[in-house]
Amino acid sequence: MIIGRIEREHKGQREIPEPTLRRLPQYCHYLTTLIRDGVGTVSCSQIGAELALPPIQVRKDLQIAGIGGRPKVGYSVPALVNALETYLGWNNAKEAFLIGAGKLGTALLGYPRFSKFGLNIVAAFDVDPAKIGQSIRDCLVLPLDKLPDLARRMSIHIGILTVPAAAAQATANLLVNSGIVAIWNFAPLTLKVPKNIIVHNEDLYSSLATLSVKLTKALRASSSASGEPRAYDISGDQQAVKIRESVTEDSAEPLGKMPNPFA
Amino acid sequence: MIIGRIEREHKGQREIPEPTLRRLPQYCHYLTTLIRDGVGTVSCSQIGAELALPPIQVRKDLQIAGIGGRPKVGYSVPALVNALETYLGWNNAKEAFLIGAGKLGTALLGYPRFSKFGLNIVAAFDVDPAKIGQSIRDCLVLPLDKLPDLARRMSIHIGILTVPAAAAQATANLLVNSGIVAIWNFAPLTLKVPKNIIVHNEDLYSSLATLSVKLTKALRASSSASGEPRAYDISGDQQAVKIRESVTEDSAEPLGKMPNPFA
DNA sequence: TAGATTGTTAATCGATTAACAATC
DNA sequence: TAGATTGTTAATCGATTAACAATC
Repeated sequence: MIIGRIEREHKGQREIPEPTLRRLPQYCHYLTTLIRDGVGTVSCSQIGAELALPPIQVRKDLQIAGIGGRPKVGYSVPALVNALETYLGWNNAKEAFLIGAGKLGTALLGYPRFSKFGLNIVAAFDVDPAKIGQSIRDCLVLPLDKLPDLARRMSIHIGILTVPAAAAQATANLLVNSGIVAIWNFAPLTLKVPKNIIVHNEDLYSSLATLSVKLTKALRASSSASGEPRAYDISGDQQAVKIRESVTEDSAEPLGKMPNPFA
Repeated sequence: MIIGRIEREHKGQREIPEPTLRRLPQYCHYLTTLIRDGVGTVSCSQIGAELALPPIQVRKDLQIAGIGGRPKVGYSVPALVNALETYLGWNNAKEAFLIGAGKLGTALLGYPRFSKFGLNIVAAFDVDPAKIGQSIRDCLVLPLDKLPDLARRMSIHIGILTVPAAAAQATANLLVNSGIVAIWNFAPLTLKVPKNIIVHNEDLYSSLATLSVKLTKALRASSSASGEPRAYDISGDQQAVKIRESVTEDSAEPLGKMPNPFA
């Protein structure tokens, strides 16, 4: 374990724990709204209150990310946003290919703001002749067999994999052979890749399982508590507890067309 | 802390850690392929090899989920699948509403197999008149203001929130007021809800951040290792290490149209 | 039987939380 | 200054991993 630490420190870059990493974009999102409102400084407590996190955790996260504040004053909002965005690589978006221009692929292409979050999808690929040649959200769909050559010539390192599970492994192999270093995998399947390839799995079904079990437990708890088989009792006093503060802010804004899910 | 444990045990239901929970669907997926191939028993090592997990972790997970095997023999595949699917609630799908029939919402509706994974989306809602009345994948889009009444009459407890961030909080409030108990939130925003409401966040941007930082680190590591500024050296010997076994299995299957991402 | 595999208890590791000192 | 807030070190908690006994 001593060796482990030495090795890590030797790399020069501090290891950020993944949970911390996942919270950084949330901080960014909130801080951006503060900038819009002209707020100059924030404290950990404020951030924590907004994101439902303990203040100490916020402080620790920022510290781990190498960001400092000033006692009593707090953190400078612009400096904080800048440091976070730089750390997250949002200032210079990386280029990526998307493979599989189906439903999900199209949905992802429909988020033009991805480029604001460090990811620039420059081309899509598919094997379906009906899709090839089409443009989805300004992104041209190309035949898959053009990928290897293009990936190398354009030095693309990220592949977004939105193909059917049955095709996922074969496609991943192709990506790896084309010089792709990181795969954002949306197929519910463990890809087998060389160990220096980064695979990041986005498994909706694992996520759904979590939700489902939580819900089952909650329903069981509430029914056993009240004695009645299915009494959720939502309408009452719980509302008052916390909702009020938030309703005022956002009020009854309509849904709209959902071009992208960002404010 | 003693109180905590007593309380938990008193609930009758063992707490399953979330990481374990997230792995259960992966076990299911692999086990299903085994059933298809007529395999009767598996060991933890086999499962672990397939999913890139240490065998001890698999064993522990199954144990936590209350599933037993037999020394030397392993686990009965059908019994295992059955126990997992029951635990995950896949045998009796829960009904859900989807709110926000935009790109992402449509993509989710395009996964008819969701019902096999415990979730049955019975209606979609939107405020866009152009969408209302349309059917997306056999799912009717209804006006949002019909939701409260329908949710109560149909006893719907799950809401899938795929509206723009700006509308998310207001919509969440509406859901809570309609008796929804669990919200699957796809907006990159921390919803403020009463504390007995379950919110499950699906934040692609947090996920992307993880991928992005991992990639940056990997690129930096590989470039500093080789001395050259950007030398990824993918094509060489790494391939041989692990890919081979998997290529043979799936080979050059075409991508297809991606109706859903399951095998 | 011998050996493989599960079951179970203990050790390790990492993230969260707490306590308190430092500082503006 | 006094008090709020950050910085830092220690304690706790939970998940992973290891060790070994039980068993087929």
